[in-house]
Amino acid sequence: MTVSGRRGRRPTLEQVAAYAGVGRGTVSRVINGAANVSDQTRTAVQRAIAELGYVPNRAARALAAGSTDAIALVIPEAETRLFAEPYFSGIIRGVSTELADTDMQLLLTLIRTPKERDRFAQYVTAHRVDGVLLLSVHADDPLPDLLQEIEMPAVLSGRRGGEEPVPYVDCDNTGGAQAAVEHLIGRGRRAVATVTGPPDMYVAQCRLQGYRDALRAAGLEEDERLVAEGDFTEEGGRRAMRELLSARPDLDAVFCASDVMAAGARAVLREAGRRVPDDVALVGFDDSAVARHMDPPLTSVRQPIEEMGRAMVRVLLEEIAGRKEGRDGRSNRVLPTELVRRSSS
Amino acid sequence: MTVSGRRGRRPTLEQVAAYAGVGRGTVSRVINGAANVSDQTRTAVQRAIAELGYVPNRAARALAAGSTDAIALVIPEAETRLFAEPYFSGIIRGVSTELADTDMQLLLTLIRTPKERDRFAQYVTAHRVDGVLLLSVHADDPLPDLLQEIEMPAVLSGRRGGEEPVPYVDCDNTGGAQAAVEHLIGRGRRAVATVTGPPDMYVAQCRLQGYRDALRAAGLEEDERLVAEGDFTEEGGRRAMRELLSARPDLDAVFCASDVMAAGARAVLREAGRRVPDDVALVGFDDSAVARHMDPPLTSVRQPIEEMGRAMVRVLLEEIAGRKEGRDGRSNRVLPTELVRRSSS
DNA sequence: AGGTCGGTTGGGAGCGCTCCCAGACGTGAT
DNA sequence: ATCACGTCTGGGAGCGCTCCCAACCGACCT
Repeated sequence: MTVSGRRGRRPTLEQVAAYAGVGRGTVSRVINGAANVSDQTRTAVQRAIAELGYVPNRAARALAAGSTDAIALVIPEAETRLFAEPYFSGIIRGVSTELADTDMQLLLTLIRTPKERDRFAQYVTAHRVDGVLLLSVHADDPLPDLLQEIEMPAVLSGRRGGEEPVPYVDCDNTGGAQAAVEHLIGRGRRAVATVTGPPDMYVAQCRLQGYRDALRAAGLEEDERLVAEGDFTEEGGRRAMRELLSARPDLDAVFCASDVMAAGARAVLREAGRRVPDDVALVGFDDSAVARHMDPPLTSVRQPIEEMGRAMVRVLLEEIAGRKEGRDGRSNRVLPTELVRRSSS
Repeated sequence: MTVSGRRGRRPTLEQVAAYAGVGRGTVSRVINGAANVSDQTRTAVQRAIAELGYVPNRAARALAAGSTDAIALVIPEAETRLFAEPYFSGIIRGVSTELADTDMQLLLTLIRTPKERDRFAQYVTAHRVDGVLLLSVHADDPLPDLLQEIEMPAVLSGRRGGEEPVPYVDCDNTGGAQAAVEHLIGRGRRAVATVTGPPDMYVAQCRLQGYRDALRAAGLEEDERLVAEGDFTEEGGRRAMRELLSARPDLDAVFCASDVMAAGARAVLREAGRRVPDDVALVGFDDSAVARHMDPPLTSVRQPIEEMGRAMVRVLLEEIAGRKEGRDGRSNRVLPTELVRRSSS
């Protein structure tokens, strides 16, 4: 911090080399931690770097080395509203944390129009980043395949289906849902309903599966009238709840595949004069702010979101390193969820 | 397919030039929209670019031109929780929108430790970005001054005080608070209390000022027992509300300087057996998801967050362009707020 | 003594682009 | 026909770095 930010140019590798009385190559070696440098030389160079306040020029490095030291975090616009909290910021926090030790940069890209998608496609095609983190892809998203095709390292959050050609990091949606429903059953509920997500989303399928698994394991009835389709919106939750109430007025618990839908369901329950949790126990999924602020506070399944962000980075970096070495280590990661009990159940 | 880190066969400027039968300089001129190029040549070059699918290499351009075509969005860690929603994502959305037309990149930087701050300081000192967007700076944050010193274009969201040497974009906190309180008074409330933010934050001062302005304008009493200090957390809101209730049990309305604090206050009111809005009307600030999901839904002051993000980018780009031309246009922007009426008041 | 070998080191050759200058080519005036 | 002047254009000279190869050096053999 001693070197003041004078307008004069920042010191270059060359100047560091001259100052330390060595050649350019040697300084480069020290900076990049190459092995064959004598301790003496290394020390001298490090001192020169410190004294000159040298910071490598990223552009030059990228140009010469052909790598960018940057990864892109891509977020489809639709999601920024839906997942606003805590998903969005949680992932970013995790990613950023994991990246802090690296000297990689995080490039944020929101994609909301086909035009923007094209621009991004062009961008990655031109290899302007070393890797891509793709948030909540939809089943019909062409981006993963494009990335695959141009051999750009990428990691998805969640997956589009059971099989996924691109590495992904996901949480245990099935297990989380199952735990939630088991919890409900454990509290003595017998007519447990569920509000699902859109059936074409894999995550919704998993959560529904978890619901079914729990019922089956407990030997409880599985009635299709206890299953209503939502769409991860509050209004969808409201609609589904009305449906359930009229099909099975005797239900005594509802597992909603998202907190936001639970909020909608809760409103309908109130209108119908059902008390929560006395008459109907309610459980959500996501453990969002909405859950904490509902009345009564909502029991919900927490995803380790920040940890997922970190895992995504780790997998991506492995992937990048692996490709460079010709390896091909496709490693996915599925993280456990956790039931957060509050007074709604 | 071989060593993937190596250059794929992306076309270069040189190849475009050869293909179009012109010189490198000419292609460069076309790409950068320089004036002196004949229409015929320009067309030929553009065709070559399209046919070859040429995309300029950013690193090379940055190296040669000395500019990076990237700006950094800096977020102090503490804020990512507090402002999680909708502030955080709203700003990002606005910034991203405004940047979409440019070919600037958005670099996201979370700063949570002194070490990370230093790293970032070093980073900007080395001029690795063209400009910086700084979110919710605290009064004692050294970053703005550092940026000022190294002459790095920067824009703050909000300000640290009335006077601010660095350009900023803010919303009309005073006016918003005033409108909220006027609304309360308009509904016939006479003992209007307020829960403030931390007094060392300018934004908290402004909102308190707005509260006072409204009271004064209406000729209502200003009782210090009607003012309780919060800290923008839910627990703080709870504490402040208890304080208020014991000091002035007759209060019939509360203006909270944030939705989260309003949520805390609401819980205390419920415990105390006060109905909202019948006994006590409640208004918050931020119009966050919390407000929409409270029971009853919370009247709140909406900030044009997305618009603020866009404004920040506009100001920053102006600043960058201005510096390049030697101009020095310090232009701030204060955007209006809007009261969103719901059933809590 | 000459030869070999592994560990170091210096520096040339680019990476793909922008900047800038000199040259080519009109045009109108002399 | 010559000259001056503008408009376009080509391409050399870097930007700061990594890669790589040749050169060097002492140590250890033969």
